[in-house]
Amino acid sequence: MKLLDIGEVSDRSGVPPSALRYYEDVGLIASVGRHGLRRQFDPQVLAQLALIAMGREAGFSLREIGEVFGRDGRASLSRPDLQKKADELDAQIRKLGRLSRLLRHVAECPAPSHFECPKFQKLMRLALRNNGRR
Amino acid sequence: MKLLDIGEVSDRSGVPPSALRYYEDVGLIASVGRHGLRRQFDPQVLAQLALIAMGREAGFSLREIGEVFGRDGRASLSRPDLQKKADELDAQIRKLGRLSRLLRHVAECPAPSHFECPKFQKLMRLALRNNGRR
DNA sequence: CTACGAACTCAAGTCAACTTGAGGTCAAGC
DNA sequence: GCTTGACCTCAAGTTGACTTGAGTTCGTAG
Repeated sequence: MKLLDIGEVSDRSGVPPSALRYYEDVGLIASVGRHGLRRQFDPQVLAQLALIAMGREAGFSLREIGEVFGRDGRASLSRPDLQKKADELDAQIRKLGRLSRLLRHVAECPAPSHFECPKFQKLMRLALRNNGRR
Repeated sequence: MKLLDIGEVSDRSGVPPSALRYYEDVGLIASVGRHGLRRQFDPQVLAQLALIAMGREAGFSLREIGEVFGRDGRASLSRPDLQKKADELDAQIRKLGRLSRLLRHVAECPAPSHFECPKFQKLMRLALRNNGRR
């Protein structure tokens, strides 16, 4: 199985080498060894990086991502904890949906100040009422 | 109309005074004047803060939030730009949905390493394929 | 065998979004 | 009229996630 050096991982994943070294430092990914000085990566790291990218886009910190997918891509959380993470995501999704509806309303509402528009106020109350933690 | 000083705004919004001053510095909110040294805020600032909180939760930077809702709560973006923001949010929502499905699968899949599970791979490909920018 | 280029390490810098701390001001209650 | 507590300013510190730069080391092509 062919190994990749950092430049190739970077090219294929779009993640700069400096960030890859950083991810290794904090234990998110691992190289399988060295060729001289050079880190050698298993191609599977590309899938891990894709997961990491997804997690980042979802707003998780590197620490949280590391908790969910250990550095080998094996989930380190218990099933209930994973369900909980998914539930959190779903809550976040609903929140974004409310914000999206708010924006779309603002885009088409003719009121000069939205704070005076009853529909805006309703959407705001709705958005506020349902905001738990995260 | 009664004005609020910073402590009261903080208490009602949950945003610490230091952050409120910071928001004022960067032009996200404005006080209507001073009572002695003390900033006086219009109660409307609470609604603005709620909007700001929503934006933050949705992953927008303060700069982006400021672009969408000017410091008076009046949208400063054009309608098409607002639509575009909403479209971005919807894309983000779909992305989170894919990640949520991935997590729920991991939670119930018995495979030792998920990289070997075909359903996992399918969900990954799906998630990857549809990731644009943001 | 030597030169090149791609990697390496390690310390320091950067950016956003705040927080903390020191030292100062002021209005209201006693 | 004095104390107190809430606020003020300004500079510096903090955290996460990297980036940048200086100086170093290899493996490979010529």
